[in-house]
Amino acid sequence: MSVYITTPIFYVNAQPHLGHAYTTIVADTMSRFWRLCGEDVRFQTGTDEHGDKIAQAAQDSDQSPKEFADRISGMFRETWPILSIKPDNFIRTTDKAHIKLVQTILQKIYDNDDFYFSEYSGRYCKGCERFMTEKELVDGKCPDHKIVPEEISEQNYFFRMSKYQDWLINHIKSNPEFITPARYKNEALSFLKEPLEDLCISRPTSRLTWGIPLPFDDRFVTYVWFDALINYLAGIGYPDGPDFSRYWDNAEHVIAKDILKPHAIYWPTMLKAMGLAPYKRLHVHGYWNINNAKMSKSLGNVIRPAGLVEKFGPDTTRYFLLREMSFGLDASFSETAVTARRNSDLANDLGNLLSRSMTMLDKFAGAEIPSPGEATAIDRELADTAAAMPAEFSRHMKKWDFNRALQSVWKLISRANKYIVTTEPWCLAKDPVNAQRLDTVLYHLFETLRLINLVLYPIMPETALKMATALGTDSQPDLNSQAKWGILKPGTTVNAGPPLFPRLDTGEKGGDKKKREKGIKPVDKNKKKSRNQPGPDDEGLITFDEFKRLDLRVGEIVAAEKIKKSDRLLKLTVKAPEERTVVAGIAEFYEPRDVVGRQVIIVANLKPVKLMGTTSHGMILAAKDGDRLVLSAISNPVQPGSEIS
RNA sequence: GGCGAUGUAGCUCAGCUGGUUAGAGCGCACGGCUCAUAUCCGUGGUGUCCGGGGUUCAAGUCCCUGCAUCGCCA
Repeated sequence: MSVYITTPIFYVNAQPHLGHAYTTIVADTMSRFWRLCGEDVRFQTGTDEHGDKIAQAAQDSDQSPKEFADRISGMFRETWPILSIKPDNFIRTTDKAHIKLVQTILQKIYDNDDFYFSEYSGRYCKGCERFMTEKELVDGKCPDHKIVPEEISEQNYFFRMSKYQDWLINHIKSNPEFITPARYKNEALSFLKEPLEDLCISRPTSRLTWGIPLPFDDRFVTYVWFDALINYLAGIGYPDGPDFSRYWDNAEHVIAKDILKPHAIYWPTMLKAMGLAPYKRLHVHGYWNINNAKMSKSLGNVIRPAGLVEKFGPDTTRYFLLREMSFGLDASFSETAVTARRNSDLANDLGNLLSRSMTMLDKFAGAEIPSPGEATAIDRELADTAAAMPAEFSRHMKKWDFNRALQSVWKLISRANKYIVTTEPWCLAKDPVNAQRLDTVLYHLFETLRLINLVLYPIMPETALKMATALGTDSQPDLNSQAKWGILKPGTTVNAGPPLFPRLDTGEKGGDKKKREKGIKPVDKNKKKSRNQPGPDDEGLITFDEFKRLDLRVGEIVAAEKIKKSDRLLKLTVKAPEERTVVAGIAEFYEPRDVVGRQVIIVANLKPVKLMGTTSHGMILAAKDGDRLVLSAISNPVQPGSEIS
């Protein structure tokens, strides 16, 4: 079977951001997954480069539209490899072959009489570069530009989209998988409840020249859809190229929900008008909210993929995005959340599992996979779970349920960690009588690791390769032949490399120990920020985003006691809203009974630190007045745990 | 204004066609282990399942309504 996976072509009016990266990572992951299953895959992405906005932006930066498009398109092309994204084709709407195909198709549809020429009149706002409806106007003016739109009438070409409405409704209803997840199928059908208007497909060259000329009327260029959407065909050599017949029947488009309408409505009807079968499936995903706000230029919270890779590496980024979002729904992004996933799932669970296994094999078996002896019930239970995992993983992957697919892998990782604790190889190793038992345990452990490794190829390509090298199994991964128990050959030697995922933000470096021991942070606005963050700019200012990394809350002190052997530290139990222990260096200024019942401001997401034998989860804010410390407070009682913002 | 989605533990979210004491991960508390990246394993608690009506033997799950948040359309 062949599979053709596409992302949208991204409009070059903006640099690559998190949303682009997510779409493209999803497409790349599915491409890799199908390849792992032995399928013939073609994966395409690219850039959309015509239109008003590009012409305008180019003018603003004193470049020709082509120069401008070259530059931004290049940024996309350079971004994908650093995320381990490997498209087979990167198409641009300024490619000659694409332009030629667009014109061929326009001509064909024109000849079939599915275009007509008509006059349109309306109020055109020059600022918005579009026609406004009466209802949008405020006092007859454009609400954004505060100018009265000109009444102009314009002649244009229109596509008889309405002609295909009934056919499309029928097609969507009789192919339940055509648009997924189902919520978007429903949304498309609800668009179609209203009569479709015909689609305006041209702009006069008097208003726009940066576009593809209509072959049958050179006073016009084509506008957006009959340019951009055609890329999916141009990229596989429609109509004559061999790849077209090889891939089109299995075309799967990946998009974000904002372009549902063009892909679910315009594109199938366009294909119908061309006499082509529609694509096979449309996969629609949601948005990433950034720290609970919408990502937007004006909020200044646009996330750049390159920045993420720099901070977290490609695999942590890929893992986080695939694990954290339920495909189709919106999800929230924050660097805190990435760090949490990285440390708990990747460093503690997966990375540490490999690391501890490697050390044990090295110490107890000379870094060589032993031959297993007879399996006991507990071994068989692990083996059964492990052998079943790839099938479960695949089942979810085929439904594009990445988060569930990954949960099935992590369930096994957790099972393997438990297996180690239960079997206690370090105890077995103490007595030669248990040698065979130890061999059996180690074999089961490493065979489990091999299966985990196998399914990780599509998700985290670099990590999967590193693991394979470590396990000594780096051959051609293949899900069909290798997803069963007992493939690992005894006698294979392993080579432990460096940790796969070092924990982040250990905060243990540097000589700031004194301050940590105080367990307290004076409220001091001029204090310099810590070093590991995109620090303050030249004026010592931080962005809102940086501020949002701090989880400041109101904590209510419900218990307090002195810490023995320390004259400075108090051990506080703080409700915020869950109870936690916080050590504060305020004993010189406050008696335990003075602080109980107080509400103070705490830093709730501070990495735990052990002070005089007590682990402190957070930090109480206090003002430093000379040598004196005065606890922070809020002016009226609030719910413990209330956020400070 | 019209249409739609969402609202479940401190946080992020699962809960299919209504059916036993509502779940997971993280976080938190306590305990265990030492092979491991101060990692891992075990135990524990918390939920007016947004509010209010209704249908039903039975509703987080269906219906109506209100509120909140977010989209899309005009």
